[in-house]
Amino acid sequence: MKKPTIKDVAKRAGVAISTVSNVINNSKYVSPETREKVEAVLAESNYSPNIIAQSFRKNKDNTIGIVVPFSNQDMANMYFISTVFGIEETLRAKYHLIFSATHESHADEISQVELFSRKRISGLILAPSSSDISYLKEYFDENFPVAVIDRRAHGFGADEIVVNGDSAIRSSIHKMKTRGCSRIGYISGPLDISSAIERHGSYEQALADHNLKYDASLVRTASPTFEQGYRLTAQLYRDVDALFLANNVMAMGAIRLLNEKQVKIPDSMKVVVYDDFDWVQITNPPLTAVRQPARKMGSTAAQLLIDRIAAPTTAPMRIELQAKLVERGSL
Amino acid sequence: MKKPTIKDVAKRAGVAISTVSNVINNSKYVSPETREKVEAVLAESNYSPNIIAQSFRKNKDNTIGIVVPFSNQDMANMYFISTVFGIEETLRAKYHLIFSATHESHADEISQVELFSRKRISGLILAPSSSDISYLKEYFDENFPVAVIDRRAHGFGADEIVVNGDSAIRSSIHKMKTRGCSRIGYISGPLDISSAIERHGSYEQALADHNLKYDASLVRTASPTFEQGYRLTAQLYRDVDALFLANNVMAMGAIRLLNEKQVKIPDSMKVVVYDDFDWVQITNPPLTAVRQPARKMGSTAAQLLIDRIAAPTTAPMRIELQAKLVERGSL
DNA sequence: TCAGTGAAAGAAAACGGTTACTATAAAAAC
DNA sequence: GTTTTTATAGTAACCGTTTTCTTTCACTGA
Repeated sequence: MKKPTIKDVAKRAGVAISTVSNVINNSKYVSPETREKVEAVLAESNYSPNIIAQSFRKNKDNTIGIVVPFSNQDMANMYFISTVFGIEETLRAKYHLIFSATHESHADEISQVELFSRKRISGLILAPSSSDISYLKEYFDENFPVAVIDRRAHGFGADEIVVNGDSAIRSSIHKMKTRGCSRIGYISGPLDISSAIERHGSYEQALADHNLKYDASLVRTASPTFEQGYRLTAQLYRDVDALFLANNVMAMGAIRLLNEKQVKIPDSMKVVVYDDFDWVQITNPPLTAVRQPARKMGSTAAQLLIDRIAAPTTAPMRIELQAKLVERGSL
Repeated sequence: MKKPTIKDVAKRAGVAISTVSNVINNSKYVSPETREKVEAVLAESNYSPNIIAQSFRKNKDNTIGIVVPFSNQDMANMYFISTVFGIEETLRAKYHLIFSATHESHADEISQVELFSRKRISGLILAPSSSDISYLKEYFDENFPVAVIDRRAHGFGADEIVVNGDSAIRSSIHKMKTRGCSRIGYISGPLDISSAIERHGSYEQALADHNLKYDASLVRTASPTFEQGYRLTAQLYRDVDALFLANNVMAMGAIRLLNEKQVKIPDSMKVVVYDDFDWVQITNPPLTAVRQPARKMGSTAAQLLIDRIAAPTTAPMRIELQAKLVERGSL
């Protein structure tokens, strides 16, 4: 049951190849009779065009490449999954998507990007592992449409869509202070990507705003896993009266530890966690959380990319979405 | 900065196109001097082959299509995410992956498959939304390599990789009975896919084995969301002394309700939850859970597919992986 | 009547690789 | 010394589309 080609159709309809093409694409005027004849054959032969050949001819498959980090350890990168849904939702009608997970490795990222460039993708959505994305120049020319999500980037003209958590973080620190906390711990993944750095910056600034001095010993970072969250919390919980958990997976480990040590939330410990996923509601009490509009970020990035593909030389723009504090019982 | 083609390289090296191709692919013997000349040009022009042209010529891009269901509501389909990681891990070196999420909709699934077939993928990994996959015949010919994961399927010759939870489920029911439970509730998503049906079957059988009669009023199903889990548990919790939560997302809703009603686990309620994700450890006590080897399922499916691509006419096989009960404090 | 016009459809080139075939010269066999 | 092999590299066909260029033929207007 080999797939019929446009040539087969042409032969069976007794017309030229180009005529069939014109019928399919409405690209030229074809007389009604001819059109009808061709369409009849088209229908009964259930022809479908060979996408590869089309892409080849046009020298672009209309595919958007998506590169996002997933650490295969922690399994809880719901944030980017939501983002990808947002992208998919917006793009699926017009483009094919090809999706690739880097494991927060720069080398991975580059090799994926290289592959994509060989595939002649039409656009790229990228959550870069490093803020310098000038390496893209090697694979794409200047006006190639790129949208960067979640992180800031420089070195290549790309739209940027980030989530700004500043006011949500300030607001939670403010409330902790108001409710009597003075030693506010901070647990985070590595401070090497812009979003993590900015969060930490907001925390530091918020402390200053409330005349709390920044104590480096209350700030702990490690790789973003359940176990590390557990471990860092074990180190910290006796010394603090509040915890800001900047990474969701680590937050689970932290909660586990607090449960084990029977630390009462919020009485002996106020807790705020970054990312408002389902699981934060199953603790007792449910956790106050910073909700990031991940899906929105995805759909925005997708839309920006569509615009950019239509007009590749427009100046890159930066969009900041606002995270928001969802209050529950833990603060 | 237009990408150089093999022709440009040939011209600059002063050799024939085919010679360049032979150098690149080692497909024929090329004299050392010529090879060196070509390789020099190759290096300085940073040529990279046009994958589309390659695919076109060979009439297959070596891409594997992956179709898995994700309900964009619940955001907790970690199970399939793990699976996809398993697949990626195994396949990434040899194939490109193109990944597509159906939202448990049959129509979605068909349209994705159709698209994949037009792309001339080399193989397909599919978690079908219905057990009848004979519709694949319309898009692929008989020996096209397909691997079905998580669910049983018929109507097309495909390898099947499923996780068998039977013994884990029986074992948990057994323990519930042993520990004095007699009214064991069951909460599940819709009973319309084979894996859900089988789980429920195991539950029913296990009850019979322990001389507990099956009470339909203790079995509730609804769409697999946090809210539905919450709602069904609210209906049920007064009537039962144990709960088997067959769907992870619903389980979160259930736990939330039990927390709110201050039902003590395990004293007044034994709980077992399907799928052993990080979050089950943050309740107090942590939950006993059925762990499914999702990643393993993915890598197995990938390996089976590789084998099948190498030998497309071998009889389809079925592999059953065993789920296992991980005991924590909730039972 | 005949060049000029325009509609319709056919013919052919092009995209960038791969590969079967052919050509050439040197080496080997007789 | 002629024929046959072998090593190497070049030529050209081919994959399925899209698109440009031609051709054909009927019709218009002088």
